[in-house]
Amino acid sequence: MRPLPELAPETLTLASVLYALGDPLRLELVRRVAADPGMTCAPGGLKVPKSTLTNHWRILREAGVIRMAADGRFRRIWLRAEELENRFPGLLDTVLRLSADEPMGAAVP
Amino acid sequence: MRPLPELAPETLTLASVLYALGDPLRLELVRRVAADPGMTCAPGGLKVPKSTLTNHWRILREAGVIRMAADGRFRRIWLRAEELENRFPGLLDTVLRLSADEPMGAAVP
DNA sequence: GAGAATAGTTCGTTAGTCCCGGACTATCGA
DNA sequence: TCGATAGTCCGGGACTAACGAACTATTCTC
Repeated sequence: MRPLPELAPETLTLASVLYALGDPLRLELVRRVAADPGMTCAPGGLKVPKSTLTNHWRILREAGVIRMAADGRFRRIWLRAEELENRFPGLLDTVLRLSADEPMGAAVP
Repeated sequence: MRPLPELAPETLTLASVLYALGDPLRLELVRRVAADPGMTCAPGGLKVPKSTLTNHWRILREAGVIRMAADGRFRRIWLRAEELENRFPGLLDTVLRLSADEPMGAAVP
């Protein structure tokens, strides 16, 4: 399971993390990976083209929100929860808590 | 001082608020209006064209982050702190707290 | 092993968005 | 009334996002 390159926590900026989280689909992806660490790229029930998903995962990765590792044919995905907590204490928890009862979160097709 | 139209709190979405906050300049504007409620549109020390500022304030307004009111030649601006706190408890506080010690925040030209 | 199937990426096109200069509107002061 | 000031509107050029099609890499089946 070879890890893919990622940003050092010091280089993350608050604005880029907020930007990455500021999209309904990406918020849903983050919610899912929080609930299912190690999930693969293709979430069930989302009617979104693969190439679009790749792009959204890339934005989350480049903002430092998630980590990916190649595992055979798959990419496994995790939140970088600890590093985010160290760099931006309370942010991820707050967003996950709030997105949990966002009606839109579940309504993403 | 005639208030300008704004969104009802119920219609705000977490993603659009995060998106509005997910830009270094807008984050700086939010920081400033938090420190100086009732400020006008043109902040000192920012070398940004007026039309660009108008656009960023509009995005913050349409996301429900700020309120504007016409006051003669000026627009006065406030955070919608209470409404945001009711709708998204803890979010604004967390972002303001984190942006306070973001090196980038102060470095916006 | 050959060949099909699967997970994901890359590329190119199209559509939409952002930035910013310049023109415009509204208000205030002289 | 005239000029100055605060902010908005508009249009074009640069940039970005979405998505289908082609591609790569790995696994499964025979």
